[in-house]
Amino acid sequence: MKRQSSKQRKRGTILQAASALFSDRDYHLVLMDDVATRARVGKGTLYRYFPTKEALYIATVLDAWERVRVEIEEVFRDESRIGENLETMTRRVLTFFWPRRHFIALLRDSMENPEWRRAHEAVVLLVESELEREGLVGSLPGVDLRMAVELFLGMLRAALLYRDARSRPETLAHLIVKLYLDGIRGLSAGGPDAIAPGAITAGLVAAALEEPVED
Amino acid sequence: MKRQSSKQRKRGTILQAASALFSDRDYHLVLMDDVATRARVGKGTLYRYFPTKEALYIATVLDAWERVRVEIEEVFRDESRIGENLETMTRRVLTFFWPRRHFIALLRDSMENPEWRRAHEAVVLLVESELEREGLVGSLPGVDLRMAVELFLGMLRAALLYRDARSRPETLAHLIVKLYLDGIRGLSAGGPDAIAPGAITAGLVAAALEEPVED
Amino acid sequence: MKRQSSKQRKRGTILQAASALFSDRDYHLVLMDDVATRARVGKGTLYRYFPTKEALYIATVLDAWERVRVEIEEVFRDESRIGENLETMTRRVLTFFWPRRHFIALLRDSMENPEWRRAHEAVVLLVESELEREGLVGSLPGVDLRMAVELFLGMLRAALLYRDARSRPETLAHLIVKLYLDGIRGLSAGGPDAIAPGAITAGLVAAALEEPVED
Amino acid sequence: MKRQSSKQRKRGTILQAASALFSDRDYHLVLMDDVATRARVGKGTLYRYFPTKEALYIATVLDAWERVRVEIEEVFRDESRIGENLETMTRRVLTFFWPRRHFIALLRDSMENPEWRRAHEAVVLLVESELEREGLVGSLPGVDLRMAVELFLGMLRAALLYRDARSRPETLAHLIVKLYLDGIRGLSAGGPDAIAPGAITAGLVAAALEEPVED
DNA sequence: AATGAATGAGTTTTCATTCAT
DNA sequence: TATGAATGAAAACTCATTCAT
Repeated sequence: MKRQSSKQRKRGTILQAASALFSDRDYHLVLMDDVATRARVGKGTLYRYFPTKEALYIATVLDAWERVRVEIEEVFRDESRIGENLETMTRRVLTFFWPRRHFIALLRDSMENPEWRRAHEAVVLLVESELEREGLVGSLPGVDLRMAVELFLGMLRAALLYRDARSRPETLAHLIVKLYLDGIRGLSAGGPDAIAPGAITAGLVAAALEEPVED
Repeated sequence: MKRQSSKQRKRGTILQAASALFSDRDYHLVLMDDVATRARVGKGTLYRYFPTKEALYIATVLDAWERVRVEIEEVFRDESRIGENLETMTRRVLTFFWPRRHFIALLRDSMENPEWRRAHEAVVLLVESELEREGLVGSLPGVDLRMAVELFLGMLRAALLYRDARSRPETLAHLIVKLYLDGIRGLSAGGPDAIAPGAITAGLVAAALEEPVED
Repeated sequence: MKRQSSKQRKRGTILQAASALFSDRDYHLVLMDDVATRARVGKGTLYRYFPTKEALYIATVLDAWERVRVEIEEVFRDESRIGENLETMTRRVLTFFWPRRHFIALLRDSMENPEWRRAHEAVVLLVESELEREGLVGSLPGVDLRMAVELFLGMLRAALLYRDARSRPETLAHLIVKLYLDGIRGLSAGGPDAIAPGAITAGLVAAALEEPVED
Repeated sequence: MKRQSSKQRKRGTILQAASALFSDRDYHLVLMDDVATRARVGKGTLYRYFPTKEALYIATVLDAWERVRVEIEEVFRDESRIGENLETMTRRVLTFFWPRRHFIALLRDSMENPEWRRAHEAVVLLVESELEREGLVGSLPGVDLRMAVELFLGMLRAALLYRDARSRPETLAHLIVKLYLDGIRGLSAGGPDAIAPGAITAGLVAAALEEPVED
C-alpha cells in the first residue's frame, strides 16, 4: 500500500526540486534546466511528467496547498477545547513554513487559476468550519465568515513574510490567535453599532471613482 | 496646481501605463512594447526615462508605495480621537485600492529590493507611530510593535485580495479596525500569561528542522 | 583669403571631433551623440553638414589622407639629394602620427571606397614619383613599382602600430629608409636571377586552392 | 585522420562560417543570424559554443592567428640554409592567404585584446627566432629585433592587401625576402653611423607636440 | 524510457535619423 | 538656423520545447 510506483516517486522528486526553486525566485527566473539539474534528471524527463513549465508550476502550488491542508486537517481531527485547536494549527502552520520562508510565495496568487482557487478554498473551509464549531463567528451580525477567515490567513502570511530574527513561531502563533479571538469576540459583543460603516467623505469616493481605474 | 516640467509629466505618463500593466499581469508578460503603446510613446522614449525594464518596474512599485504613504499620511496629519484615525486611514486605503485590485500585487515582495523595503518600512513606521500615539501597543508585553503593524497590513491585503462582490470598503475598514483594536486591547489586558508560548510538540519542531530546508 | 566661412569652420570642428573619436574606437562604437557632444553642437547640426553617419566617416578618412598627402608633398617640393627626401618624409609622417597612434586605423580600409582608393592612390603616386626621380626602382626587372611603394608604406604602418615606449620616430625613420633603400639597391643589382620565383610545392598550392575560398 | 569529438567538429564549423563572414565585412555588419545560416545551425547553437558575439569574433581571430602560426612553424621545423626558410615561409603564408584576401583583416588590430596580442606575439617570436638563428639581426647595433620582425610582417600585410591581378605569391615572396635581407645586411654593414637618427627639425617636433593629441 | 544538444520564436535594448520648437 | 527629445527598425540573446540517439 505504501509503496509508490517508481513513476510516482520520480514525480515527487521533480515536484520537490521545483518547489525549492519556485519558492525561492520568480517563475521566470526558474529555468527548466535548473529544475532538471536539481532533480537530477534530464530535461526531457521533466516533460514526461509535466507537459509544460506552467503545468509544473501549477502542480507545485497545488502540492504546497495540499501540504498545508494536510497539516491543518490533522490538528482538527482531534477534539479539544475552544481556542486550543486554532492555536495549535497556527503554530503548526508557522512551524512548517518557518524554514521555507519563500514557500509562502507559492500560495499567493491563488485566485487566478481555478484549481488553485479550489485548493485555497479547501483550506479556508477547513478553518471556517473550525471557527464555526467553536461558536465564534456564526452569529456575528454583518460579518462575512469567509472574509473573517481570510483576514486570519492574511495575518499568518504577514507573520511569515515579515518576521525577524528574534521571532519564534510559537510566540507569533499565540499572539495572532489571541489577538484574533479577542477581536472576534469584541465584534460579536459590539452589537449592531459595531458595523456602522462610519461616514465616508463623499469626495474621497468620488475622487477614487473618477480616476480611470485601468490606468 | 503646481506645474510639472514636461519631463516629469511624461515620466508620470509612462509610470501610469506601466502601473496598469504590471498590476494586471506578471512582470514577464508585460512587454516594453505594451507599455510604449499604452503610454502612447515610442519604445525608445521609455528608455530615455528608465534605463531598463527592471528599473521601470522598480519605479512603478516605489510609486505605488508612495501613493499609499501619501494617502495615509494625509489622514494622520489631523488629530482626532483614538481609533478614529486608524479607521479613516483603513477606509481610505481600501477605497483607494478598491478599483485597482491587482495594484496590490505590486506591493508584495517588498523585502527583495532595498528601495522597496525602505518604502514598505516608511508605511509601517507611519502606522506604528499612530498606534503608539493612540497608546495602543507601546506597553504590550512581549509584542513586537513592528510585527503588530505587519499583522494589521496583512489583514488589509487579505481584504483587498479576497473581497467578493458584496464587500464594501467602509464595512471592511470598520470590521478590520474593530477586530484589530479589540484584539490588541485584549493583549494588553492579558498580562504576562498572554504571551506564554504554549507547549509545542518537540517532535513537530524536530520534524521541521530535520527536513532539509532547501527542498 | 584665409577667412573661412563660419560654415566651413563648423564643418572643420565636426570633422576634428569625428577624427578623434573614429581613430580611437571602432566605427560602431562611436555614437553620433558622442560626436555632437565633442564638437559641442546639437545632434541635428551634424546632419546639416553630413547627410549620414557614414558620410561623416568617409569625410573623416578622406581628411586624414589629405593631411598625410599635404605633409608629404611639402617635403617633396624642395629638391635634395637621393635618400634625403625619403627619410625626411618618413620622419615627418611618423612624427605626425606619433601622438595620433590610432589615427592610422582610419587609413586602412582604403580599397573599399572609391574615394578612399583615390586618396590612397594619390599618396602612393607621390612616393612613387619620388622613388623614380631618385632612380631607384624604375629599372628593376620584374618589380612592380606600385607594389614597391606599398611595401614601404606597409613598414610605416607596422612601425606606428607596433612601436614600443622606447621607439623614436627619427630612429625608426632612419632604420626603415636605410633598410628599404639597401634592399631596393640589392634588388636592382641582383639581376634577372634575383626574381626567380623559386620552386613552390605543388601540393601546397593545390591544398590552398581546394579548400573553399569563401569559408 | 584524428577523429574530433562531435563537439569540436561543430565548433569548427561555426568558426569557419564566422571566419568567412568576419573577413568579408565589418563586425557589425555580420549578424549572428548570418553566421547561423551559413554554419547551418540554429542561432541558439551558436550560443552553446560561444557565449557572445564578441567571444565568437575573438575566437575567430585567434583561430586565424593560430593557422598562420602553424603554417609558419611547419616550415621552420626543418633546417635549411640561410634565407631559404624565410622565403619558404613567406611564400607559404602568401599562398595560404592568397585566396583569403580579406582574412588578413582579422589579423589587424591585434593589440587591443590581450589574447590577440599573445597570438600575434607568438608569430613574431617565431619569425624572430628564425632571423636570429640565421644570424641576421642579433648583432645589429641599435636595431630592435622585435620591430625588425614587425616591419617584415608589415610588408607581408601590404603585399596581400594591395596586390593586383598580375601579382603572384611566389614572386612577391621572393621580392620581399630579398629586399628585406639585403636591407638588413646593409644595416649590419653600416656600422654605428647607420643608426644616426638624422637631425630632426626642432620645429616639427614642437608642432607635433603642441597640437592637442586628442583632436 | 531517459537524455541533453539543437532550435527559433520572442524579448529587451540600441542608436541613427527626424522634426517640433 | 540650431537643438535635443522622440522614434522604431534592427540586432543580440534567451529559454521552453523537441527529438535523435
